[in-house]
Amino acid sequence: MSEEIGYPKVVPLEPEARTLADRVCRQIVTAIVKGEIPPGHKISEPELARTYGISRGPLREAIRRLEGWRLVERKAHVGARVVKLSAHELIEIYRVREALEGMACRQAAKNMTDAEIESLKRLLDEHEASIEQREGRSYFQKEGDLDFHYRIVQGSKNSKLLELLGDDLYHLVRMYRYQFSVSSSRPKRALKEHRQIIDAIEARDEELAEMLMRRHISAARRNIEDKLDTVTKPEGDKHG
Amino acid sequence: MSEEIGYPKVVPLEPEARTLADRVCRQIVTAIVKGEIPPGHKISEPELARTYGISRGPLREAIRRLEGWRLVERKAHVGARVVKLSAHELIEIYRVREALEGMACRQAAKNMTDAEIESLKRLLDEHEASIEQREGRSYFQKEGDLDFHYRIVQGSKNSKLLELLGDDLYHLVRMYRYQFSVSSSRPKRALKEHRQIIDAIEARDEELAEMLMRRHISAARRNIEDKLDTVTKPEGDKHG
DNA sequence: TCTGAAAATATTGTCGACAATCTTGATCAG
DNA sequence: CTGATCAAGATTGTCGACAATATTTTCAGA
Repeated sequence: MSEEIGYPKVVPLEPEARTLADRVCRQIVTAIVKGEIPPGHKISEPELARTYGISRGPLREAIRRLEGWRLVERKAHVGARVVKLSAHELIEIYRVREALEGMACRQAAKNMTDAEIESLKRLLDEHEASIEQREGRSYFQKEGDLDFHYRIVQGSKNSKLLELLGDDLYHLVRMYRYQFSVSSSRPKRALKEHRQIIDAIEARDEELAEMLMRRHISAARRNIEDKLDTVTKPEGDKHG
Repeated sequence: MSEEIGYPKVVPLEPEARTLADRVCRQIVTAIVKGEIPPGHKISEPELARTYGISRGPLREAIRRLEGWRLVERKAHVGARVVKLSAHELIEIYRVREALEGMACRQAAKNMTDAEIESLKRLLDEHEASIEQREGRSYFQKEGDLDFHYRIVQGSKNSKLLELLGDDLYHLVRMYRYQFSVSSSRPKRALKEHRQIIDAIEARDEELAEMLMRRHISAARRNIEDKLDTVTKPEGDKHG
């Protein structure tokens, strides 16, 4: 049994998987996030049932939950498809992240324990070492970045924030990252911003912590917008 | 193949209800929100199947989707229960609303059409008439308030915001309102704040619009906190 | 009477089969 | 040859039955 442990797992939100539907649900999420089931792809119930060796009943329940998490879209009597990537929606997600994680950072500045802060600072040290070592092109940086953000959300001690970001948004974000291969453009700058954020949290400065996080995510959004503009034609309104 | 149109389509709610599971899902949501199925109540599959006259298959799928929307919690081999009311979580929800609707208001100030703004101003006129007429104790105020907020979110033209607030949070907020009977305490003040918000949107002042909405929801949160402090003392149930 | 374990019961989890609907491909009129 | 109509195939939706697990009841022993 190859139990994969050791790397930062960002999905501790699933207590158990004692039932077939739960287990398969997790497998499908992983497959979608990693792109093994590409965006827009039809989800064939008989095919997936054969693949995972289960009946269609639990499979359909898993799909229904994924529908609730907005990873798949379903049409009656037609079938379910993996959500399609759209540059516009990716930007929308980053606007939501800016709002949600800004609030998370504000509450983290208030509710994070000193031990959590210290641990997070050590994580950033690891990130720095990883960046120096691999010249900033590390695969680890992708998951590492999300790990930092996830810990902030955990530190907010706000369970609703954790549910919304952990279940709904981060899956999509990771999927988009696998798709577009973004976010590893300026790891050093991101690391510096991360340090500023944790400093503000350590100083218990709620206002500053929220502002820095919002700036950080807003910068990431603009970075993506620029990258997308080079590929996508600016047919939209460019008036100002 | 790619018939994707790029303009922001903001109509993800109410797709269809052509299937039993979809129809029953909506019925259960309404029942939960209205309190017909009280919070913490066990959801018995055989009982509900008999009630709605369907098999357990579609019912289970509906429950799985409700689980994705966080209206019910499920434990393996034990069953599903309607989410339990907790004062702490209600406050958490309002913190999330502050962040999310603040961002929605910011984007509404940018993306709302003049027609939408005009329509919303007329809605506030109706609210004012309703308040004057019924001395501020109107039942309509409850849904009317949420209607205002929902239109702002629609005006943001951000489909992700609409999904998160519409599917996940507003159901819970309405449920809590039916439970605690809150939010009708200061309708005149709320109306005044609503007018300030729509004025900021009309002036296309994004910063101000976000700030006013955050203040508005933050005030509502503090109002609830005060009310809960006067009531909160029963630490768990006691039976004879 | 109280405690603990084991049987009885009820509920959830899973499966295969059938019905309703959509999609595809073939046939035929223009 | 093009287009529409209709039949064949495939997929989704629904159902009832059986298996696995949790909860409740019962009963024996201290």
